[in-house]
Amino acid sequence: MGVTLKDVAEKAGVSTSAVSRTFTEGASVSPKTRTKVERAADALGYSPNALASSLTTGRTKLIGLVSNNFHNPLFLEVFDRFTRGLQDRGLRPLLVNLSLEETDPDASVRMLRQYSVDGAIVASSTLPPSFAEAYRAAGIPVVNSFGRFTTAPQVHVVGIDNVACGRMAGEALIARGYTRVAFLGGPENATSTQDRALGFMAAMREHPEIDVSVSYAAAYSFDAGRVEMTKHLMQTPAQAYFCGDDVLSIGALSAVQEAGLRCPEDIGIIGLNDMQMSGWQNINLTTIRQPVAEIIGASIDLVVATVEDPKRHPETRLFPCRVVERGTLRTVP
Amino acid sequence: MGVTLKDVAEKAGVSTSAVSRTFTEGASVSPKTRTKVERAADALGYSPNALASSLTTGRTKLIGLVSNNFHNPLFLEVFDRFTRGLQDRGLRPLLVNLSLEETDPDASVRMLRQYSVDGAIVASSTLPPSFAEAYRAAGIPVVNSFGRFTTAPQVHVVGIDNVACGRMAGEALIARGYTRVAFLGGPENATSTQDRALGFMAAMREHPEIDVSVSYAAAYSFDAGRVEMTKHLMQTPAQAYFCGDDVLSIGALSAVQEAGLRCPEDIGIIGLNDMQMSGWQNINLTTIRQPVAEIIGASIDLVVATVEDPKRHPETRLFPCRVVERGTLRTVP
DNA sequence: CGATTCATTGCAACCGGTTGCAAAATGCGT
DNA sequence: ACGCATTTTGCAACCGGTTGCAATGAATCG
Repeated sequence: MGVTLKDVAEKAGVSTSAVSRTFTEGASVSPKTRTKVERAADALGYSPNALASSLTTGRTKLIGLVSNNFHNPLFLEVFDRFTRGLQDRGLRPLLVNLSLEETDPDASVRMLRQYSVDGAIVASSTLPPSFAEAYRAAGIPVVNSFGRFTTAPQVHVVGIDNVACGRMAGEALIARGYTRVAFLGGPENATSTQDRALGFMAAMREHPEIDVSVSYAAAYSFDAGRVEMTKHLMQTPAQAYFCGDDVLSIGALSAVQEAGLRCPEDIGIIGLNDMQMSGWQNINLTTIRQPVAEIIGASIDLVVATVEDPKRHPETRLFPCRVVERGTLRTVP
Repeated sequence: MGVTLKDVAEKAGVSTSAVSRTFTEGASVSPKTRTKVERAADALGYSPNALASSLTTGRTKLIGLVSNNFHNPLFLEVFDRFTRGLQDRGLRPLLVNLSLEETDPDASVRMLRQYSVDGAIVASSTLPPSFAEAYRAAGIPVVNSFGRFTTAPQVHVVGIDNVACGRMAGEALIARGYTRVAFLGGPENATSTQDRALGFMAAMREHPEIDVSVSYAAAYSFDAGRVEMTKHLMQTPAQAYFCGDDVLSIGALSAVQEAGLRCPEDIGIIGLNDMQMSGWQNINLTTIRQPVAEIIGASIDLVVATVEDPKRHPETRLFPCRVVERGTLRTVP
């Protein structure tokens, strides 16, 4: 079925080395043999076996793309951009879908090593830093996208400053004159939730006159947001909520609407991510935009650079977020 | 960096064959050497190089997952299930992100051959059958998921009967007593749109008393649906619309709401797909559910079976859809 | 206990390429 | 035409495994 180097060499009447060389950048081949080989190659429909060559070159051009966020609509965009970005550089994404409970990196490390990936990208906002660190420990160049910032990073981290985002959300609410606000976070053990809460509370500490409450939804999901907000509505809800992410926000928004209340008139909501649906006019969520394209671009740059230079020093790249003003926050007179 | 078969063999004091055999299912090794090898292997942290072995076995356990639907929220679920399903069978998804304009399969065929994928899944509702056929012609076992049904299939097709779905949508509208209905399709050149229109019109032909109109949105997207519906609202809109898919439907729904009209009271909408967001209570779209899990399960089964038996006869598996009753259709008195 | 059978083992060739090295070919100057 | 520097080329070893085959060892049987 497959036509091999040898076949081409034979047909072109040259050695296999000659054929190999015409297909490798910057090798020494005379124009004459090159054309002979090329002619033979596409007469036979030959294309070199990337896996076989990886054996000697040590490069597969395979990049593990590891995530456990397959339910977050933001990640549709994330996968789109990652795959496209990798392809544009001649790299191939090998997808690894981690189950949410899967917190042990060993299985995926083994798997990625079996396939000799050149590097890996761990794209997750919920995995702990230790996860990507295990990859690095196994000698796999890795960057943790959408990961948690640490002061002494063991691996490359690209993402946003969740603490700053929490603060930004808090300040947005304060600036609009809300005096009774709340943080409605994602699962309490997610690092992103913890950091956002931290920043939010920090902003609030500067305004002791403001009444703050904090609660956590069971997951970063529509249902969890809806359930949690419903609970709030049965008691005394805050005037405005900073929800852990957009999906959660939309769940909360739905609960508000179902309760016959209006957003932003009765209750304000600000989310985080700015995923596609948040901009849909019948949702129209005010939120904090996470610069996905920049994060992914930088992640790919970094993983490629680390493949080139494996002992490159771990680095953190954080991108600024900004509030996207839509319809779920108002100014309190 | 990598510990090889040879290292293990040396450490265990056996031949490389012995090591190789302890790691291959059903090979003849005595319990004694097996334990010796295993002990040495995990002392060294060895795991076999899947790519190297693929050279001789001819199997990489790599499956190309090819799609151009990276903007359709339904596909988040699709990717999730595909990757998980493949992983569960010890296969690895190699993702290929086709740009929407990319209609020539050659580049991706070459790429998949370079990586010696065992098979490929073309998951797209908009690519023509010829696309997957090119894979097959290149000797790659392939199934076209979410693809178009053809009476004399050249490749495996797994999906739904779009004609039947169109009919089902039409009948749903008729059954509810609507007398002025419309099909608001996706791009006119998408096979799925064509088929759905066909079925819808067929249902309508049996009810000549019903007034039908047809129009096409520029894309399967929120904006396109919103724009197209807005146009309708400026003239005389139909009582109820069958929209090409859920994203389109939600765009149309948004347009209706923005015009100050109510759904289903003023205008009814039925979509197709039943993606996650359609069930969100603040969207609550009545739609036709596409059995994604079944389609994907069958697709994987089929591609695996075809890898086993490459000359397996092309086969079509269509799964029944059903109307999911939510809040965007009413019964006309 | 020897003959026979069967499971286990190692050798060596091979999978499809790459690459260091030395030999062959080419180009250049005179 | 010759000597020399520079390409170009093929040989052969190697990348990390697998596997057919023949040799070895163990087990069974009479």
